Amino acid sequence: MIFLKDIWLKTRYITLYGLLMAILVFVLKWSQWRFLILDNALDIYIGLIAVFFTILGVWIALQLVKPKVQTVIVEKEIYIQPSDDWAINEAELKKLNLSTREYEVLQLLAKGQSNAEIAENLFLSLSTVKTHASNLFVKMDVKSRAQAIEKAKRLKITA
Amino acid sequence: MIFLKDIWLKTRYITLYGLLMAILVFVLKWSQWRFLILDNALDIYIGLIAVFFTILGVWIALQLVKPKVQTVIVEKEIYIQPSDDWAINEAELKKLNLSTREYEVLQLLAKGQSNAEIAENLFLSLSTVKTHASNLFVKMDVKSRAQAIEKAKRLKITA
DNA sequence: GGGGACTTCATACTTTAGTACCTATTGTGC
DNA sequence: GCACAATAGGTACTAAAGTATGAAGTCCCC
Repeated sequence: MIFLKDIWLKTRYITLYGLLMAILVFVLKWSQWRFLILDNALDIYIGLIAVFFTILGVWIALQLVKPKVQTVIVEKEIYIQPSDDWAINEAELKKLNLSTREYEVLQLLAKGQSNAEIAENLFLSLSTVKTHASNLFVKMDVKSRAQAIEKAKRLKITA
Repeated sequence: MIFLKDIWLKTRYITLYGLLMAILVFVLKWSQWRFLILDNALDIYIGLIAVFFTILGVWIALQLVKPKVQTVIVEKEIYIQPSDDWAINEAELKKLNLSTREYEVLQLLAKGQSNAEIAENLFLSLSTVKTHASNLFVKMDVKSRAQAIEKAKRLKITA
C-alpha cells in the first residue's frame, strides 16, 4: 500500500489535471449544443475557457514551483590545537589493533558524541555502535568512553 | 521618462496579458468563420485554447510569484589557532567562570574518572559530585561528560 | 543583617552507557 | 570448501550518568 501511495504522491498533479480535462471535455460535449444554438455566445464561451485555463495554469505553477533554497552561512568558531608533534599517532594506533569500524567509532566518540549520534552519523543501529564501542574499550584497555576519550587525546590518535 | 518606465515595470505583465487577450480575441473573431464551417473541429479548437491558456497561466505564475525561499543555515567552521599554545588556558578558563569545586571536579572528570571515583578522591558524596558535574556542564555548554572532556582538552584547561 | 555565591547532600526519576550473549552475512586466505 | 575476522544487528539486563528539586550551612559584601 505504501507503494501505491508513493505513486499517487508523485503523479497526483498530473492525474488531477487529466481528470479535470476529462470532465471538461464531457461538459463541453454536452454543452456545445446549447452554444451552437446561441452562436453569438461563442466569444463568451471562449473567454470563459481562457480564464478558466489561465487560472488552472497559475494554480499548477504554484503547486509545482520549487522553493528556492537560500543558504545562510553562520560562522562558528572552532578551536584546534596547532599540530606540532604529529607522529606518535601512527605507532600507538597500530598497537591498539583496531578495526576500521572501531576506529571510525572512536573518532566520533572522541568528539564527545553519544552512541545515538554516532549511530546516525555512521548509518548504524544503536546496537552495532554499542558492540563496536564495547570491543573498542577492551582493545584500548579502558572501562568507559570517558577514559577512551582521555586516552585517545593523550596518545593523539584522533583526527 | 523614468516615471513612465516605472509604470511600465510595475504593470508590464498585466499590460502584456491584456495585449495578448486583445490579439487573441481578434484572431478568434477572424478565425471563427472557418471553424464554424468545420463544425466538428470545435473540440480541437477548445483543446488548443485550453492548452494555450494553461501554458500562459503557468508562465504568468512563474513570472509573478515570489520564489518560495527556504532558508538553510549552514555552519561554517572557522579554525582559530589558539594564540600561544600555553596561555589561552587561563583566558578560556575565566570565560567559563567555574567555581573552585567545579574546576576540581572537571580535573578528575577529564582524566576519565567516574563520578564515584571523583567522590572518593575529593571526599564528597556521589550526590555532590553529580550536582557539581551538572552545573559544570551548564557552564561549559555541553551535554555530557564526554563532551566536557573533549572541550576541556581542546581548550587546554586541564592540569 | 540580609541577599547572593558556593558548597554539601538527599531523593526521585529518566536516560544513556555498558555488558553478555546470540544470529547472520560477507569477504579473505589457506 | 571452510575457518576466521569483520561487520551489522538483536534482546535483555545492570550500572552509571544526568536532571530536577529541595534543604541546609558557610562566607562575603553592601
